[in-house]
Amino acid sequence: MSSLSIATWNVNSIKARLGNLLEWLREARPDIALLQELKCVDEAFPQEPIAELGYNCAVFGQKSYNGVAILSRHPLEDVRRGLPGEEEDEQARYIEATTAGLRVASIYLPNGNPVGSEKFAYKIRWLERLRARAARLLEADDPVALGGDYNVIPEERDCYDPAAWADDALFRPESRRGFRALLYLGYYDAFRALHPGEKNAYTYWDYQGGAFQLDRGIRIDHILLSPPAVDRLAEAVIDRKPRGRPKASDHTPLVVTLEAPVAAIP
DNA sequence: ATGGTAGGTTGCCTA
Repeated sequence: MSSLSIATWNVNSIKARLGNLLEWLREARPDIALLQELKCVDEAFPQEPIAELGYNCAVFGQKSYNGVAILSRHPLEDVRRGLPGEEEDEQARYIEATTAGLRVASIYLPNGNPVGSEKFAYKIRWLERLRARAARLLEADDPVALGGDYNVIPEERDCYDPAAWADDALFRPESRRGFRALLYLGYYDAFRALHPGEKNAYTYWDYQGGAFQLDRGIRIDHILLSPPAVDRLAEAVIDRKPRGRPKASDHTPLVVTLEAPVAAIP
């Protein structure tokens, strides 16, 4: 195993996006793909055409809303569905597995709009639950990659118009603080680690108002890496091609590449 | 102030 690529993509309905997804998997060939917003139950997940491309699948589905999956060319082990910390939470927004020597999670963080609502409170609680889980994962031996739609714009330069987003749940100080708390644990924003000065590096453009053509986007899809994983970080690329195609998701994939682990000193 | 787009639903909810 020379290198390992990990992608995250909010597909906004796997049924509506199956053609686009298969096309992209064939051309980009990521080793691991973390998907969000499946909007389908486990039984309806299109396992067969994805397996034909060489992927194992771990799915945590839900009718109509949410739904996350992990695809991997390597075996998937110790699959865990749901984020601990709130027993009554029935939303399918988190799945975790061990594959290719990594602990990976596919994350669909709550949107949280409108600010001040129960939805916003749920988002902030969810961020705190994720912080607790992310801290636990640092205690294990395997390197960790937490990828997904975080629904958080980390900084002003991650947004085409910060003023327009000032009162949105994706850009509120509480949301950004929750995201930074993950970094303060010791995780690294893989894209930002390799592209510290880059602007207009967006992963989402609204369907409305020709936002993609005007490049009015935001960066809300992230892959966070633990220190042993970021040690191996070689590349982080936002692939805009899928966003420009017919029947596109409103998000586009982010792909990071890790080099092979450095051999231990004998 | 409003409505613009997309997806899942079947009268709206979510983004």
